[in-house]
Amino acid sequence: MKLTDYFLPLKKDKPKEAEITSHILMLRSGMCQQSSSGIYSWLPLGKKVLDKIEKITKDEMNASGAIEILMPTIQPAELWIESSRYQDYGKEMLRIKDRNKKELLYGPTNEELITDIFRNNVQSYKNLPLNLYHVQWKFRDEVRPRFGVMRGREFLMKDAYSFDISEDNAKKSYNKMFVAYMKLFKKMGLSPIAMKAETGPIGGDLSHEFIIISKTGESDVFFDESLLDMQKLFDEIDYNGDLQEYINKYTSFYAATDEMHNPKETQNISGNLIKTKGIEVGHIFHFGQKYSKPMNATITNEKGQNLPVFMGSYGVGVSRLVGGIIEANHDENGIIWPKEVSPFMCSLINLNCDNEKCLEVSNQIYNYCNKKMIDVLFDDTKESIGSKLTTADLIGFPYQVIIGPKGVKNDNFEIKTRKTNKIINLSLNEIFNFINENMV
RNA sequence: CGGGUUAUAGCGCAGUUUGGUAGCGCAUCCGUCUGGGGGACGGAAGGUCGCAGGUUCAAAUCCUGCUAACCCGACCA
Repeated sequence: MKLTDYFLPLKKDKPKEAEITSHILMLRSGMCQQSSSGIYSWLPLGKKVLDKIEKITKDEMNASGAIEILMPTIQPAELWIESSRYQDYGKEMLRIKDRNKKELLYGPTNEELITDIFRNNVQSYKNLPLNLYHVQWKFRDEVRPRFGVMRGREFLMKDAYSFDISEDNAKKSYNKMFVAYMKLFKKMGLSPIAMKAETGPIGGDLSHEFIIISKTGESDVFFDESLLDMQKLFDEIDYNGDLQEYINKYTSFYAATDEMHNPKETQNISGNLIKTKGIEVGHIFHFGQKYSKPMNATITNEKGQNLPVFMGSYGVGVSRLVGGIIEANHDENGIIWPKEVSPFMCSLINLNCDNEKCLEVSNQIYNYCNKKMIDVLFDDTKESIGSKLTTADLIGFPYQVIIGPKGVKNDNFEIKTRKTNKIINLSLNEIFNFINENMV
């Protein structure tokens, strides 16, 4: 993509509505634009990141055996009256009436709707286990939206719902999601830590929050430093194998959010106890028959008995992750995208558009990248050099290929790695090699 | 939902105390120069001063009401 053909509305100054880094950087780099409090339009750069996060999430969900569907944003009130959450949810729920005065709502979550789909279509244990998920916009009328897309009112979320014949089987479904979450967050270039979370009225230990570490996180978190080495535990795992032992191993290390923190339990941990701040990017929990009972979602077991199905739900904050990833990956000059979610793989910067040689070499590299299906943003504008380089740092793609008049004279060009800020000098041929080795 | 703050050009701001020609920087457009870290000079365009009332010869400025947005708390993926 040539920058002169693209839509990238950058901001030089800090927008006054933004306070935290990720919000400032998202607005400055033209990723999104606020429409109302906590509601955003996604501009091209932001949309690309959103799509990448969504794809990584879906791929891992599919790998775990979950099946994608799509439920609507608008839901009928009846289902929520059935589960008795229509009252319980309070003002956070955006309620709507259509022209026939029918009561509707903009869904803040989908337990009721999925339970309705399930009970209308599944009656036998033979169809279980089942895990259905979708990625859809949600709306929660937060009292105070803040932190840009990390705490918006409208947000994109992946939510999955599992159905099982028994508590034991439900735990297996839960374990699959636990593993899937560890893997998918890691694939986004993050270091997730699963932490015991509050389970609410159900009890038991079947609820975990997935936290990424960040100074600007909303809540205090405590964990055993050794957990950082445990990330690879799930890398080569077979979803059909016994996941319990892996999870037992992982959860034997201490990790808790502020609400769950108990200093007494940290006395004998193996590594150092880390106290820091975290951002919740995922949450999984088993809630058994909480919705299947009142909504009469029953299945017939082997013995011919009808019983309410055992359910769990599993959320990934897709739009929140865009902000979260930036919180975890930036410096004073801008964003530092992990390769996996970067909107483009590299910036190609032509420092002097009036220099024919520069243009020729830049075009060669541009065409090469396009042929190799490498997503490159070619800065072919007539901006000043400083402006171009500053912009490249701000939007923060993994690599910057810099073509200048000095370089064309000596066949000596530069590639800057954004993460390390290290610049290496390469001939044109070596540039092609570098691209092949690092960007394909 | 309590407490605080803000609203003036596309963006960031001054001007409001003490009423009297609508300002600055960046961005934009035209031109010339420049060319390795937001470059320089010259010119141009851009406004219902959040909205509605009121006071006054005269309101961005004073008064009343409303709205929107942000920050701190309590609450959430």
